[in-house]
Amino acid sequence: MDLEACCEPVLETALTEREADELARAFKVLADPARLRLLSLVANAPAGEVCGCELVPTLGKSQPTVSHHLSTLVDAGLLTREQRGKWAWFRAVPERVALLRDALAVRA
Amino acid sequence: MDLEACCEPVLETALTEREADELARAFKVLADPARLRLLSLVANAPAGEVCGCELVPTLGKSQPTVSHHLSTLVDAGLLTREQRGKWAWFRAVPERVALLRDALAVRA
DNA sequence: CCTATGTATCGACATCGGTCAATGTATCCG
DNA sequence: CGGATACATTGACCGATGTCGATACATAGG
Repeated sequence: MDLEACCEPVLETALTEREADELARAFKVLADPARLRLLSLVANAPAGEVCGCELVPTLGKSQPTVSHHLSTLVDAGLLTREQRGKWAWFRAVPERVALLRDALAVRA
Repeated sequence: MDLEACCEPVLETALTEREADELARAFKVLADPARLRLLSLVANAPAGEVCGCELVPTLGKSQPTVSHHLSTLVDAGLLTREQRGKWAWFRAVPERVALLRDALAVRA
């Protein structure tokens, strides 16, 4: 996973087809309530990290569903996963969120 | 359409279910390459507005498809549509984009 | 009027994606 | 070892959605 911006800001330059595809894929990850809540829960954890075992009951979805969404977030670079024993610990990657934010920059 | 923020920033407070639903719906609109290109094309038009008749050939999709995506963007408050004669003219609403951008604010 | 043009709507289709039950895998503990 | 726990994977279901052809509507121009 690299942390380079994929595209120029939407409001400052016309997107190429390739840039639009890439950006759309990134926003698709954010376009689900369950994933937004997971990202938000992890990002706001006091300890900076959250055990997956805590997220399943909090989200109120089945364990496979939560696992699936967490994998999607990790694949998108928005979360990191660290396996410690039988627990998986997740941390947010705010720099990654900032990249998407920058794509929505408003012309000065 | 109101221009109030729907939710606290994802990285600064845990989202409620309702906030997550609303934010997800907003990001869904951006999670499509065709819509991202349309938004980008309109936002970067030198005249500040674009005739729909110009967008159909540029996007390379059928006229119903382009019309459908433009309606989605207008409904989401990201574009405005003004009918003048038989042409529809579109303008970007950067404040609306800025709201979504703010939801991705990174903790200071 | 009549035709041409720009746009919206409708109907149908195919694909994508969120969800869960069942199952597999790995780790910890007694 | 054997049971329990945390997590991933698989397979299936189903609703959502992007797409287009056909069609309807409105406007402009002869």
